[in-house]
Amino acid sequence: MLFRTSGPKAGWPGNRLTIARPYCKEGLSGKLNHTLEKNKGLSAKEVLALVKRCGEKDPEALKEFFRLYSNDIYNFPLRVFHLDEDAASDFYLYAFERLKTGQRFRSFQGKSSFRTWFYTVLRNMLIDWMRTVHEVKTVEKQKSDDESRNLQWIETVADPDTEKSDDSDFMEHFHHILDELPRDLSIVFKLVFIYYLDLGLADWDYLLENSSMDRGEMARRIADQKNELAERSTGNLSQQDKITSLYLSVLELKTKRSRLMAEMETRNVDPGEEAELERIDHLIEKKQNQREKLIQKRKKGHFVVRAPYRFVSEILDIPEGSVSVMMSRIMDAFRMDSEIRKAILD
DNA sequence: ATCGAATCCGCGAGAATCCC
DNA sequence: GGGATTCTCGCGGATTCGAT
Repeated sequence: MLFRTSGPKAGWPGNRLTIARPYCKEGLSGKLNHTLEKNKGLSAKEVLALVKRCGEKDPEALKEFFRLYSNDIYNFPLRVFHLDEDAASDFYLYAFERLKTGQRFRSFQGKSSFRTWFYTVLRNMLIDWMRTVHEVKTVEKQKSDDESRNLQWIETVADPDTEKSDDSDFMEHFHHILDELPRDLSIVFKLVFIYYLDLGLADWDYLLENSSMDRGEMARRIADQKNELAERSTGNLSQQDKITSLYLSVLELKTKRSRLMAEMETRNVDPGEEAELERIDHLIEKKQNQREKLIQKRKKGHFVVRAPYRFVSEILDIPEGSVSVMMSRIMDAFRMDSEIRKAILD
């Protein structure tokens, strides 16, 4: 333990954090949702303004931020990764030190919901913290042993896709390509990825002109679809949690293993200890395999939520096969673009 | 509780066919 | 001839069930 404090005490805000996401029933990863309460009385704009001021290191804003969210920071490792209260206290102080510099806040642009962003920041900070703690305890020793390659591997792929650096240039280029496509193709693409992309006024005009649905029915269908996709996205986030959680378990097991090895070096080996070592190795392998499977799934894009072609075909009154063909034409158009191709290959 | 095998079913890709 | 539509097939997710 790095520090000793004793959990969220009286005087800490009892409020829980939930920033409203219009069509998110369960909230982030379910588990987190239970700890979070709607908006804490702030609108999305007010949250954005507060975060912006925190990014400028405004002491009053930082004070207000911690007044609102310190309980959530403390609860995060408890509820999401089932760590104990000591760990939660240590993590809280670690997170506090890092957040108060204001730098982290600058990555929030208000494009995603605050919850999504905050959750990602907390998760990555938790990983950083775990690494720091574990490195101090064990890694130096472990890096010199036979398994160092394995450990380095798992460290480098902890969470490669989260909290990406600024990709706004790429997104701008991507939207440019999308806008240059014929309207029917760009609409199909936007409908398939309706969870991530917004329909513009011109898109709505096109849809209403080309569909037998009236505005109300279409809006309802799209909202329903978004609801469904939001649920899927929530499921994906818990898969994402699982990747992190498995990573943390492996670190924990490696710590345990090296401690046991060190003990065994100092005295006669108990046969029970040999068996324990074997059990730990087996667990580590199992968890790494599980994690690798999930990472492969993520790489294949299974964590991206797409609307089924049936939805698009119903909206546009065209056969599903046509949606499929149009999507492949769109993908070809994207593949033809050197900048996008480069991003895909990276 | 966890895992793996078997089965079912929905979905999308792409080939085949149709239509303008 | 080229785009639209239909059809088929394979993949992968979901579910069930038995073994451990």
